[in-house]
Amino acid sequence: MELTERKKQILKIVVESYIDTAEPLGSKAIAEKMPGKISSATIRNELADLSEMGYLEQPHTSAGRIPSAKGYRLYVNELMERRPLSPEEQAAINDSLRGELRQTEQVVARAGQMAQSLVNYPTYAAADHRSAVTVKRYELLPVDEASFIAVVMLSDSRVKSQLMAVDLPVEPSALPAMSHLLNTHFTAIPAQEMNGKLMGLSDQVVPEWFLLLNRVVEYAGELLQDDSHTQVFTSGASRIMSFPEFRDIDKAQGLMHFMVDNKENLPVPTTDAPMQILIGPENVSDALKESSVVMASYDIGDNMRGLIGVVGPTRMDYATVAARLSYFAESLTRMFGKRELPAKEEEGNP
Amino acid sequence: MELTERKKQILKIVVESYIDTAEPLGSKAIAEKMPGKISSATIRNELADLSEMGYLEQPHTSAGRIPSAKGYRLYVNELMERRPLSPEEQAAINDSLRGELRQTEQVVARAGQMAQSLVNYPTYAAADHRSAVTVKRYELLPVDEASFIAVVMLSDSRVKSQLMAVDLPVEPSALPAMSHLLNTHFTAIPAQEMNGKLMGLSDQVVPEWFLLLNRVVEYAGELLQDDSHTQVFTSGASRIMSFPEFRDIDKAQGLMHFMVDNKENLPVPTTDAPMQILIGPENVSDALKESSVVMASYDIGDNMRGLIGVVGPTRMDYATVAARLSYFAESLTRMFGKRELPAKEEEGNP
DNA sequence: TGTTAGCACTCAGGGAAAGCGAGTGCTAAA
DNA sequence: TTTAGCACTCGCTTTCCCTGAGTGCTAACA
Repeated sequence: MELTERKKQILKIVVESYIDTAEPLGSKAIAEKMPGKISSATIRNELADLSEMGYLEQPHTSAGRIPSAKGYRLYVNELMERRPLSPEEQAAINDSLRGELRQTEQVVARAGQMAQSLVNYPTYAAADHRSAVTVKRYELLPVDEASFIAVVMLSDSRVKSQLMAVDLPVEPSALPAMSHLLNTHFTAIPAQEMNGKLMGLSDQVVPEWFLLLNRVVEYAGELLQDDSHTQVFTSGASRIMSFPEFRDIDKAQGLMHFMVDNKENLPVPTTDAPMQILIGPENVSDALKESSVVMASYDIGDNMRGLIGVVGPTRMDYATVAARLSYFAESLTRMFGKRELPAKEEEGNP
Repeated sequence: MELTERKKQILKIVVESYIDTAEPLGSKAIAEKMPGKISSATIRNELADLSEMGYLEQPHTSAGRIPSAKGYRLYVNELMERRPLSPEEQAAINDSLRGELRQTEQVVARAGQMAQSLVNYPTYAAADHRSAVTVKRYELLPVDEASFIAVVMLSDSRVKSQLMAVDLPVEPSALPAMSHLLNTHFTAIPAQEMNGKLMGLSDQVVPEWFLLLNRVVEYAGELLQDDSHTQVFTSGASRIMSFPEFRDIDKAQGLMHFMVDNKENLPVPTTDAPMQILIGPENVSDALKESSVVMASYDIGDNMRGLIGVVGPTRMDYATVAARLSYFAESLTRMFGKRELPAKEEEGNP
């Protein structure tokens, strides 16, 4: 069967009306919204075709039509108008970005919050490294006989440090030598190789040193495998309950549980595209089969990629969400991407 | 009116039954649960008295009785049996604690998760400093001409560091001198005084130094006022929806919103008591007026106090929650409290 | 061949009526 | 002070009916 222009137009009307009202739309109402004069009977014929082709479905026999997942997909791919943001909307986004975003670590969480107030759907935010992080340099600083500080500089310009207690006193002169040892053997290698290297050293250094080296290397290993930067933040999750499709408490609970207690499994982009949309059953997680997700990513520094996801019912306002989210992500990249240092915009301070 | 022993006994039965079933309890059912043979009519007289005194209320005329907030309060204060944990339960808690809790920063979040699986109610977790944190020591490490690392050691044994870019090259020899300057002037003082001190130095050092000092002091100030350690974590928030009192979507949404999007306003202890219970209307936040909160705190190191809160309907199982939570908090204190260093239990490693 | 009017049919949702049953308060006797 | 007896209350469930929106089909029309 042919998907004529008129059928597409009808589908678009149904999708947009349903997105707006969450009510099925009948032939008569559609006829009124159509340009030109067409009778509801004609529309009914078209509706029957669209249903048969799988773009529309009926909640029950005597109700109007609602879009199917396939219908939304066609809408998103072909029918949706990709209206660019108005200057006012752009300004609003830029304004919200100007502000106290200094620490790289906070960018991700704050970006999620901002996105949520921007699109008014629940959002989640995360980040990951584009390539593996390694240690760039070690530094051991003496504190007193009982402790020293291990400073570890990572390849992504983060610097981490921790106070270490020692069981038996180390003469301060030993620390630089140990730093040197660490810097020659334990930089620019993945965490997995560290233990092997360490074992190789075990008979070349005195046991007291080995113990301390072990501690530092262990700490570095933890940093490299640290997944706290893969932490997922959600914002406005409870808004999901204000959508009529989630008035049912069990449905709401299923999704809420997924969003707040199981954040780690929220979808991540599978392509390099700047934006990805998953509609209803396209989601792999069961909990999301009746929801849609819009994801966009942005750059943080030159080795991190931030992710923002928007969760909503399948009838989410794709056009608006996609427009705002992509502009927002671009702005974030402009602001935080490709820059060695996180906090550098304070050049001209007193 | 007198609150006789028998009245208390009846109240206890009503509270515990209601906690268990969420159903009002009638005079006949109570009579059966009472030791000795007492007719339901007698119970009815007692119930009328208890209602008049404000310990019980009726959802409607022809229903049984349920406890009022005042009734729960009496139950918690006097009637509840503070059964200590069985050895098995204790073992379960200790087992769950043994594990990958190394980084102080992760203790708080993990403790919340563990508590949630322990009590099976939603929980939240946070921490705060007992006394103000100050800087103990600064250290500036050269990296290259364009940058250096600022290491800041705090009075609570945390060590923080950040890479700093400089606009014009600094000769490496300057860094130790600047460290010295920082260590003499900017340690052991609150963040508020830092700016003043800095201004006092403005005409004693060359402008290039001043610029860098400013950067480091600013960074230190951020650390001291950093509120990321006041971050609140919630676990299992969506469980709230499985309680019949929150089957109503609007009630559920109100509470969920408070717990996941407004965590910062969840209650904190107002006393130094090891455990505090807020019942229904005793809560200040409107969102919690129909819920109860059990809070316990524990020590982290010698200057931090962790908090775990349990949220549930007013008919939450106070006895079990209180018993488990207090034991859990004690265990945490035993494990992480009063210790200079976070990760020290690996004494006898190879 | 596509469009339209007409018509019988379907079905979810809402409201009224009725019956059920758990539980109460009150009275009077033990 | 306790108990048995009894009339009464009231939320909940079920049943029934009605309404109205919307459909699919048929037959006539352009």
